[in-house]
Amino acid sequence: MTAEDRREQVIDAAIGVFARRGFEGATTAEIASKVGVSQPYLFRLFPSKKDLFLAASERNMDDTLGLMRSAAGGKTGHEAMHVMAEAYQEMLESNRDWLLMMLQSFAACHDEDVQRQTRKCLQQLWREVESLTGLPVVDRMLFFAKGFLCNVMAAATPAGVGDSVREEIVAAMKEDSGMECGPEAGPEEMLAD
Amino acid sequence: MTAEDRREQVIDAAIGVFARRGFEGATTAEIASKVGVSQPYLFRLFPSKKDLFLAASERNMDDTLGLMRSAAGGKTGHEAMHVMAEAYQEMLESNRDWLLMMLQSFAACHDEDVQRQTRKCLQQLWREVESLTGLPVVDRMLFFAKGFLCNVMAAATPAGVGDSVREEIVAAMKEDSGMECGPEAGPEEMLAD
DNA sequence: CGATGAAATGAGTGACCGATTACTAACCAC
DNA sequence: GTGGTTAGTAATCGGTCACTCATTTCATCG
Repeated sequence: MTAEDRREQVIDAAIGVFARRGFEGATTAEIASKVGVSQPYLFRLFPSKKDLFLAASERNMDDTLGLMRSAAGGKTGHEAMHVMAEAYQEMLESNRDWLLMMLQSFAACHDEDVQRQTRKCLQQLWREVESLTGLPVVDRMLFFAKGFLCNVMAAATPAGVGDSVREEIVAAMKEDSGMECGPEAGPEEMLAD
Repeated sequence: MTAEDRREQVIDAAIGVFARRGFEGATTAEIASKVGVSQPYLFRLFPSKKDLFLAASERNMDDTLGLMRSAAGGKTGHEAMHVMAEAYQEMLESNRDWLLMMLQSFAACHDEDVQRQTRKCLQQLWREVESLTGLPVVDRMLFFAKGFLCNVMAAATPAGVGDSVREEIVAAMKEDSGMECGPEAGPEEMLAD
């Protein structure tokens, strides 16, 4: 197996470990054992633990980018945004590592390198949604706002936990998507259940 | 000085350290030295590092609750929501520890105890905004959504960093607040600037 | 076959960290 | 002043972790 293939495997495993334990809590030994290689070998593949974290964080954000692209398919406008929102919600429920890794990236923004990379990835995501949907800036702003609200809800109230407040908020999202007031608003739902 | 006073001081210092280094990255020695007590004494005041983290996280959320209350004053409705949003944004820019501690609490939600407490605090905040503003659920949902979007923007793009995407989003928030379409919408701004 | 280079590892090291223990000093009621 | 309580510390221990280095395995190729 080439070193490049190994690097990909390591990044995959690192996302899972960093997501659940944070940058300092994660150990290189655990990551290595998940991949099935020795711990010292990680340091041949990545110069330092922090470099590995940055790689994992970037990959996680790129996955989000890919999610949006593949969800949109050939669609545009509100239709594209609708399916992207659905795909995002599905991902939130099915891939907790991905969610937690994203939150770890945000929380680690005290570090300047993490902050710079996170900013860069968010800019890419913003531009991608712009070009995929072609929708006005306000619509995209609300799309991201609701997305981040969903992040926090999913983190604090994962599937299976009964919570009246969560249900209230989810219902509000449905309601909101049904009564859009923009000029081109249709019956599409945004971030519906 | 009473143990209770000390505990408060320790929580204050702990918020700063946990915010910047995360749960595992923070050391009890650094927290203790910030307060000016010995490190072992922390373990008389709190049974474990995790208990200290939970206390710090809860205090941080309670501060948010207090921020909302004092900002609203006697106001209600959209007026109350407007001043709350302004106070929130001001806090985001002036108190980075508070922001990062909140993000650390979210990111640490893999831990069940953290998750349960974070959920509880968010529920309190939701109910408080409900009773303070009396506004419909959709308005409150959008208020929280925009708030969490502001969190991420403030984390990844702190004041002083020029970023065209941030400016775009900020402008969109202004625009959105000026063209509300609800029955009681007025010229009030939401999360303006 | 033998060489070559990349993949991978075993054995370690120094530093650090959370938690414990055993202790001191000040204070307070009687 | 003595018995009891409370704030606080010095010393340290068991354990862990990121990172290093010397070495080994192994496929490829002349």
